[in-house]
Amino acid sequence: MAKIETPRPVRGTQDMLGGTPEAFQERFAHVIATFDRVRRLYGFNRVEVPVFEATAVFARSLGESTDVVSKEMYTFEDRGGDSITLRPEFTAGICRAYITEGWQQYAPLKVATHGPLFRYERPQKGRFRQFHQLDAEIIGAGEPGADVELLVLGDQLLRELGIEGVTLTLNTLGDAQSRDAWRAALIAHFEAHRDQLSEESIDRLARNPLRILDSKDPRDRPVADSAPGIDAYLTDEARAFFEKVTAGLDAAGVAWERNARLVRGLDYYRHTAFEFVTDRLGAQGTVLGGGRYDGLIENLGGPATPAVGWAAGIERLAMLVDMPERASIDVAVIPMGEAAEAVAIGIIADLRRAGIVADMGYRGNMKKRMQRANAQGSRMAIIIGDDELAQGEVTVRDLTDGTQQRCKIEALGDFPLAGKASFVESLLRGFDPSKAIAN
RNA sequence: GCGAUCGUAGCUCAGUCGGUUAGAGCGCUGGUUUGUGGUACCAGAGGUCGUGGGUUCGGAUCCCAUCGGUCGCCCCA
Repeated sequence: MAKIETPRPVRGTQDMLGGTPEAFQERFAHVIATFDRVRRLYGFNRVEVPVFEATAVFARSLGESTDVVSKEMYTFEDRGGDSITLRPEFTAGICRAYITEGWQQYAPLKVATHGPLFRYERPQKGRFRQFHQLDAEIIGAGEPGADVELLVLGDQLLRELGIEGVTLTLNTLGDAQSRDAWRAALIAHFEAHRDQLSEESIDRLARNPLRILDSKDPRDRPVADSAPGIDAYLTDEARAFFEKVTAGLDAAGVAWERNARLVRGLDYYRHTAFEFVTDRLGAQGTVLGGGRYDGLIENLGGPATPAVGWAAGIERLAMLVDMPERASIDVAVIPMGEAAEAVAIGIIADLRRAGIVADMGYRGNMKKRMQRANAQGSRMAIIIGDDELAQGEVTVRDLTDGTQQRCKIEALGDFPLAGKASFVESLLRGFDPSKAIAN
């Protein structure tokens, strides 16, 4: 008989198990929990949007032409023949919902979400094909105050996660007029120094000239660094907008650095562009990034609507947060024999109902069960054997120092372990022995 | 799409100028201790050396191909 071959996990996906020494799942969960708590402080409501959308949602928002749309999305035909795409980002889907669900009535809308995203890319450090992001958006607010609020939110999130060594880099792309003028000047500059550019950047010049500015190729750096900055091309309005954003950050006490080379490829980006970056993640330094996308909702067929938002990679943040404490249990219940097990089921049910973290093995002799209790980090063991049972008692053992004592089952709720009354009291407060005995 | 690098036990890895039965630590199972863990000691199970082909008397080791992991380039919504 042929050996059954186990299907391999799909490239770029990951499995996370809680309770392991790496505690990656715990760190992942901690990032989400922190985000959920902090976003509430800023009045962002949770929004749920589908994991897949009509392909047009992303194709229009990203611009049909790009590599991103043609090569890097998970697109398939469903049984009805419709082209469907697994979401590669949150923003487009949220904007689609804003239009189709009539959420204009709630504008300005402050929403947050998190969940899986899918991109068909080559996996590497901090890049997966199914990955997860946190996302925060403000739709229907054209004021710089929205940009500031979002940035302060991002800053507080990173602080509360305890992530060190991240800097906020900030730039403005100006309004449409500023942006077009700057872009033209950049193209002129790069054309003039075409012979000094790398082959890749010569290609970029035709495709996406702004990207030459953040090229990693050392051959490009001199030309990129001497390229004109946007400041000379900013309209008065655009300059005033950026000044209000930076003034707001200063007022909120958020540190930032100007990065005049920070750009966005797509045309609908306006004004603020930002990235919180670190050098601790290899080639993927951006931990949280976003900007203002005033043109996007129109691209999707909606009314002209200003909006700004950011997204942050949960895996990347999880790699940077400190190891959380491993979950441990308070009490291990250890019955010896069937009669004891029946009583133990009652006791452990009441412990758990009282909010005490308790566990009981399905099998094993006493030694096995004690070993397991220890491996789980249990602070206490409640041992129920024939001797105890005969007298309506249990043995309560403190696993931190090995002391133990007998106790009537009825008295378990206020069992006084010598020298540790308060500990035991808090542990077993609320325990109802009458229910345990009833069982 | 391109490049580099690595695939040996459940995990982390040693072993390669080609040479008998492929090793360690951790984990797992059992025992020292038929009702007492965390330390210690003893024993045991577990491996088509990623896969396929080639060179050779002989391949975990050398060559080719292929699949997979990792890291980087491209791209980055």
